Amino acid sequence: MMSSVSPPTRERLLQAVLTLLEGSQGRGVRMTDIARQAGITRQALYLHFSTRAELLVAATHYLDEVKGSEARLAPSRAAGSGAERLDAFIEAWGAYIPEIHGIAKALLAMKDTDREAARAWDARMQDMREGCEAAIEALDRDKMLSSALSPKQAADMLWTLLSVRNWEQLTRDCGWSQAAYIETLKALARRIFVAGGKPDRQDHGH
Amino acid sequence: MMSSVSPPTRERLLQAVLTLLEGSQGRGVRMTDIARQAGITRQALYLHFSTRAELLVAATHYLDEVKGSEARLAPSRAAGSGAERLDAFIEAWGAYIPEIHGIAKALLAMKDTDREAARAWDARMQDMREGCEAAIEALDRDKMLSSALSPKQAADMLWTLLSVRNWEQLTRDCGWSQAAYIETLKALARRIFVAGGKPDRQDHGH
DNA sequence: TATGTCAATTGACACGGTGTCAAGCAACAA
DNA sequence: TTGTTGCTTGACACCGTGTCAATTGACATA
Repeated sequence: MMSSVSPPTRERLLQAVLTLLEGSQGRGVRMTDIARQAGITRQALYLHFSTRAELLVAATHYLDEVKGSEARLAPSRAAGSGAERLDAFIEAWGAYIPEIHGIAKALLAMKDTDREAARAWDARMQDMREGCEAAIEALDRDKMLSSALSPKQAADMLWTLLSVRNWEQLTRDCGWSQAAYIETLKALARRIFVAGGKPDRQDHGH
Repeated sequence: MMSSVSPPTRERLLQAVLTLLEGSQGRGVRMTDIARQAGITRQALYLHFSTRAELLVAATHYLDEVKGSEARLAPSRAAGSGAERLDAFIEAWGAYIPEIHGIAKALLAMKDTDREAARAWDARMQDMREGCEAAIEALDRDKMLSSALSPKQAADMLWTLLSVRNWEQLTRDCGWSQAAYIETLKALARRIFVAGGKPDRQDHGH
């Protein structure tokens, strides 16, 4: 019954997906390509995953396992003040995006046609949203959340601001470096969400 | 030679695209569907547009013509101060998004596979970017651009902030009303881009 | 009335990509 | 020897896009 415990091949397939997706940012990676990359036949691939969507979803989970998505966002929970927490979260998530970008794009592309892919993606985004909510909540507890925004609005906004698409646009279309992305977004988030937050610092040089 | 002057059928096809895309937000609208909606055969459709991408691109131009995309963004150029201009631009663009959303999604979905579609979309986004740049520039001229951001950074950020994807996320996934979207983004943009801009107004209630 | 042209029709087919199925084969275990 | 497991080969169905050839009906023109 297809060996519920996982032998090499399944792993090799998952790896293949990740490798190919990394290279061709989610674009035009066919079942044939994946199978060949893993050293088996396209048909044999269906012995392990009955659907492209299923494979992609599994690859997503696999990647989480390997890269430890949970562990990544943890440091932000440890931070002291709400503002520090916000910073830490943006830093962690911002560093994570490039690693999941390939598969994220692939999943995103299937979202409109495949229910399972949509569910997998939405679940992921829900996780990430919880991080946003937690950061905003911490800020709110500190009475440091900008009074211009309700916690819900703020969470929505932060969540949107940190979307993969936005990272893609800033980083690809606008040519921002990864470091610039993180720094600018941290500064921006402070300005937006932290009460009275650095309205316009002119500290160095009068 | 396909009659360079446009008889009814071509228009009907364009209309059909818009209608169908409106209904099914860019999802699964096939050539067959479009042809049927216009009352002709799928094959006959190829007498007018030789490619799905071409049809979609033409539909985009057609929509511009009908809804006057140029005229929409014009008022923002007339505004007095840079801040007012920013407001006007967000309002105009924000009101425009829902109208182009269907076709935007369809184009966006093809972007990765079709060069023409990508070009059409990028051109559109370039137009919109010019609006962003103009608004930021006006702000800069007024010496009201936040010193935390360079004009280029600011334009990149505004452009990203106002993306169709973000509108979609806030409006669909977060459940914001169209009015809330516009109001919140206007406030946000002021806070982000306008120097010293409304850091945290506590006006109503002590 | 005959001729031509134009828009559309019907029906068939190619291609690429996903998913399915049947038969066979090599390796290993009992 | 028999069976099982994991894979192979080869064929095929389905779907959506794009192509082609032959035909038809309407309209204009000579």
